[in-house]
Amino acid sequence: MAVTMNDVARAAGVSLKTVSNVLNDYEFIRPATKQRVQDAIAELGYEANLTARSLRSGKTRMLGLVLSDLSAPYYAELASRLMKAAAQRGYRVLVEQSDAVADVELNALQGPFRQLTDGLLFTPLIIDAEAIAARLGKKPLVMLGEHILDPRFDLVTMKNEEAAAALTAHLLAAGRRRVAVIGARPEESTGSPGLRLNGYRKALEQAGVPFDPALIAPCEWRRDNGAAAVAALLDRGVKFDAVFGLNDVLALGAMHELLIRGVRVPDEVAVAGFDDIDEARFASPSLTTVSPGMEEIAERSIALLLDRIEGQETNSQGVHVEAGFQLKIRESAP
Amino acid sequence: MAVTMNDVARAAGVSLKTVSNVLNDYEFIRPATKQRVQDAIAELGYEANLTARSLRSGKTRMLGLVLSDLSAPYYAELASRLMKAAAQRGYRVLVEQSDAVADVELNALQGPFRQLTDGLLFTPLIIDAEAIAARLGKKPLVMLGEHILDPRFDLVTMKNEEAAAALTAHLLAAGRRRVAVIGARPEESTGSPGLRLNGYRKALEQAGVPFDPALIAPCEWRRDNGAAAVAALLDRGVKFDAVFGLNDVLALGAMHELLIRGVRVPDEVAVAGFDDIDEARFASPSLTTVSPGMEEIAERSIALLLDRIEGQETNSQGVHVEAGFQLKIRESAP
DNA sequence: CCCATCTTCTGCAACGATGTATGCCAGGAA
DNA sequence: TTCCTGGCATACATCGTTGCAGAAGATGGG
Repeated sequence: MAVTMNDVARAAGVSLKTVSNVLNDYEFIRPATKQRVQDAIAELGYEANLTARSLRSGKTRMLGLVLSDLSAPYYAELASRLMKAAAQRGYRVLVEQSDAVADVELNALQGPFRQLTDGLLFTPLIIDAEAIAARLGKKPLVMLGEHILDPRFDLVTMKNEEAAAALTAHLLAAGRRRVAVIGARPEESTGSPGLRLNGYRKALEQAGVPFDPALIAPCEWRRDNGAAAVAALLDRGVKFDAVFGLNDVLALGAMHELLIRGVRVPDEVAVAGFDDIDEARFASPSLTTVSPGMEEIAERSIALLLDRIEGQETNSQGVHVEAGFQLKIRESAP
Repeated sequence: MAVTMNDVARAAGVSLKTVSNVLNDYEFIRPATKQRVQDAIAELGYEANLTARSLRSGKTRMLGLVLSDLSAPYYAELASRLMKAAAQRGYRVLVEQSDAVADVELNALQGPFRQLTDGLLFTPLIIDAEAIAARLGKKPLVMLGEHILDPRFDLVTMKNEEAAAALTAHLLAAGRRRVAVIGARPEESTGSPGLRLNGYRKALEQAGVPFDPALIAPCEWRRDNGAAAVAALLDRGVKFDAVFGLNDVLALGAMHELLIRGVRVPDEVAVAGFDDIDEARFASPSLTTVSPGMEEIAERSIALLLDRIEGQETNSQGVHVEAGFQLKIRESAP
């Protein structure tokens, strides 16, 4: 049996409640008493029972993080940073992988997962704003990413459109005229794919380069899809002098396929991505991409969520945070 | 306020305990009673309070996973798989990043983290078997990786030595004679670095190739270290015709540095890694490496841990599981 | 010197579930 | 009829903590 507050109280010769008061930094305790309690705690090796504390207080000091797949490098890096930011403020992060399955996303909002956490960092990929609003409990929820743009929700995001435009502009400035886009979802205008595609189109327009739908390759955001999409373009005989992978793994998959087929990067085809995962710097050739301020996203989303949880932030409208971005010009698209 | 078992009991016209009995599949309940309770549960939208259940039962249905850094691709993929395997059996995984800091590893063994979980999957990097044994509570602990090989502990591992030997043999069979090793920790003979280096040495011996300490480059297991280590070798004028990165990110970092400097891979220098992370297949050139059976490691470590937790496995000695491996011969070292 | 206020500490109830012990009823055995 | 057994439901205590209310002693102003 573990040591309880009762044991400590007995050892220190005070009431159980006084022990509780010492632990919770209650103001009015004589230094001598406090010392005796602390000595007893140290001597017995007492550790507070978090489960009991949670039951009583209704707080778990855990944050939920819902994302599609932790093994995707961008999410892995984000999760790692979020966990560190949370740990600094005394919280833990419990991760749930949705695999982009609607049911899992829905259950994360109201099921046991929600119960275990004081607040949620949510990256919805499938379900829409109404589904979320309908299941919105009393616990704070901060959205990550840009599938949902709704004034009701708190949101921490990146400058997708601007960044994609800047990256595309860079490709065009280098003389590229036919920039293929890998990973688009043309039917959606929101979400990272939609916004990044918008940025791309705006940059084209700005430069007076016509938009060619043949250059747009829709696919899921995985490495092998990036490779397959480029293969399909080549096989179809589509001509292009640059590839914009809507995220880094797509771009890297695409680059791999190009190199396999003897297409020189960047001489014949430039390649650019989005996310600046660690791998991008060390790819061969190294990958030109957008660094979306992940550090800032992690810090600010934790800060916002904790402000909500601890009642600092009371704006009933959603707070929207946009992190800054940086172009990382590397060998694949100088 | 959330719906409690009491509310359900009232609605169904039974006692609170009967509701509990229905939820826990108690044998002797009249079908009619059971039905009434279930209807009430459905109607009120009752959900069991996991915190209360944990307090009463002493179980959390969470597993702890301690690793150094979730953003490392190997760990990210492993964590993802472990979480899926756990989810299938009704458990969640709570991750703790140790950053290879001794205090964090120690606290994971006995602090609040331990309390929150029913069992631990532990990848110790710093602390030794005695430190672990001294802090071993009653809750099950399964070690992952091979820093610790101790008959007292359960352990799920990969065939480091054999696999490294097989990989090295492959390089030698292709005619390579000076194989540099990146990421060794020559002072340690246990742990992944030590075992993999052993395998390397055995393969050399087997082939009658002399061991040259000048080819051994110690460093931390990060991409940039792999690049730096190769840079240092080249700058020192050390001659080599192959590089064995003790894990994939090291090999990829090394390969990047080689290519930057105009060294052709694999023509001049072959490169091989260890782990077979997703990225290895799509690197350019694609990376020859060892697939250490991560799927199997994930499945079996969860199975073993849950057997311990649920009392199926009662062997008081540690159970040791070794997953199989597969050589993945790709372009970087055909 | 008395009452009000402040400081310090205490006891009780409650958070929401489960384990143990037990009660009650029906049916079969004695 | 009486006793026993098995099926079914219940009451109470309990897990370890914190909120609330209040008691007892110290302090201070008039």
